[in-house]
Amino acid sequence: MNDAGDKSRRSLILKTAAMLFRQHGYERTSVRQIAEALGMTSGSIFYHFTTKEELLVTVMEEGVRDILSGVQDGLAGESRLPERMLAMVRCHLTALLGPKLDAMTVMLYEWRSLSEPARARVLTSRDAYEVLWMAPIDEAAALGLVDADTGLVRHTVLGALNWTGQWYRPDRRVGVELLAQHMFHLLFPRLAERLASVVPAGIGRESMRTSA
Amino acid sequence: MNDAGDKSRRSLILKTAAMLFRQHGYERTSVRQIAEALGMTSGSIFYHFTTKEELLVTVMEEGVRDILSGVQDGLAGESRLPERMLAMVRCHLTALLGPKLDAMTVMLYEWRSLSEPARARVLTSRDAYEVLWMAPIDEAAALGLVDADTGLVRHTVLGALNWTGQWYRPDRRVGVELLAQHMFHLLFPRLAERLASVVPAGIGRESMRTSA
DNA sequence: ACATCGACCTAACGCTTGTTAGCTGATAAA
DNA sequence: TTTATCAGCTAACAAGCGTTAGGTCGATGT
Repeated sequence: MNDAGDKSRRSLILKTAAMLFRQHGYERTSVRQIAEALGMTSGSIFYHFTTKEELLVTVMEEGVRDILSGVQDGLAGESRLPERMLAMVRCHLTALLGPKLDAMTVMLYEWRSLSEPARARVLTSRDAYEVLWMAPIDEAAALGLVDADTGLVRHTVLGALNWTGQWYRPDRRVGVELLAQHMFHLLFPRLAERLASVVPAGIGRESMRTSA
Repeated sequence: MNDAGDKSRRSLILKTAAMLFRQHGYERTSVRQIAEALGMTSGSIFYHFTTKEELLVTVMEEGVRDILSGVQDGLAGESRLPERMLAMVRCHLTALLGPKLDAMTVMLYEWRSLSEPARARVLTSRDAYEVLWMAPIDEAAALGLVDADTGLVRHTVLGALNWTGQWYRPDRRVGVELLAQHMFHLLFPRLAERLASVVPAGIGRESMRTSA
């Protein structure tokens, strides 16, 4: 029963660590701070994790696992190419900006703090995720609906999506759902034209404001 | 004569620090490591800088200054909107991926290590830079050449551009110049159509490969 | 010749860090 | 009731950190 959703002490530690790692960075967060935030003392952490780095690695691998399964699920639900790509954008943003925001952000920006072997493991998982994007992008390129340099397209799209973590604040009225539709139109204009569902036609004109 | 381009000891320290900060992160880089890389001992650093944080702040402000003046210069040279936007993309990438790559990357990813007052200063400068992008984007939006949510457009474009620092390796045959043209076409397709100079027409088809 | 100054070194300071050994209760099984 | 396991605590460890006080030494100016 040691799954992801349990409220066990171990997963509570992970959640707290992820939050603090994102807020202050891995190095600036001491084991004592994590323990204090949980009402423990530093030594107790090491009953659950043998090393501070193991804490970081676990947070990251959880993050990769979540975004990978999330996008895979969203991808499975759709068959037509435009809808499938939109689903990927939506699921990516949902995983990144949703309740796992901490773990995701840590995975994206703290990998330099990993030792060489751990870094190789995590980056390999990350690469495996990025490969998920190649199939639909290649497909779209073959139809002439995106630029033919599919590697550059992937980097550009993921760059724009990942950057949202740096500016998006969820307290806005703009939900992740709407943001996903909007960015999909920005990044894949030619694909968006062929969406089956008719979009209210005002999108991209006066439908939302994301910043002041 | 204490300008940017001198080979003074002080600027040498800055260059080395920027490099190490980017490679290993600010916290993981000790003053002793920086000194050792320069053939000094740790104490000597503090003859030139009163604090380790001052080192970080100086690196970052140099980074902001460079990209701001670089893009301003490129912006001044062009009068038509499509050319102006292309120049901004090119100058942004040149500053980010060129010889100042270290300082730029540190500025983008290490600001959480700053104390509150220093962080406010640096982020204010960064905001001032991003405002530079608003005028041309607003202009393009008024002409219907980009999406009307200009804030989202700016975030998306800068996100994609800034992400290049995470994957672009300059040892490739693909120069920054070509990369800039290519990303401009990806991010501003409707603007790219109205470039005055006729592009070889093969762009985006079989002209380049950025990754394996 | 002498004083000054910039650039650097040596050696240490106080502090924080990750980590460990060994202890204490609570719970549950035998 | 004894025993084992879990979960956490206390107290300390060695190492590394940023930083500083005070010294050295060659170049420069007078």
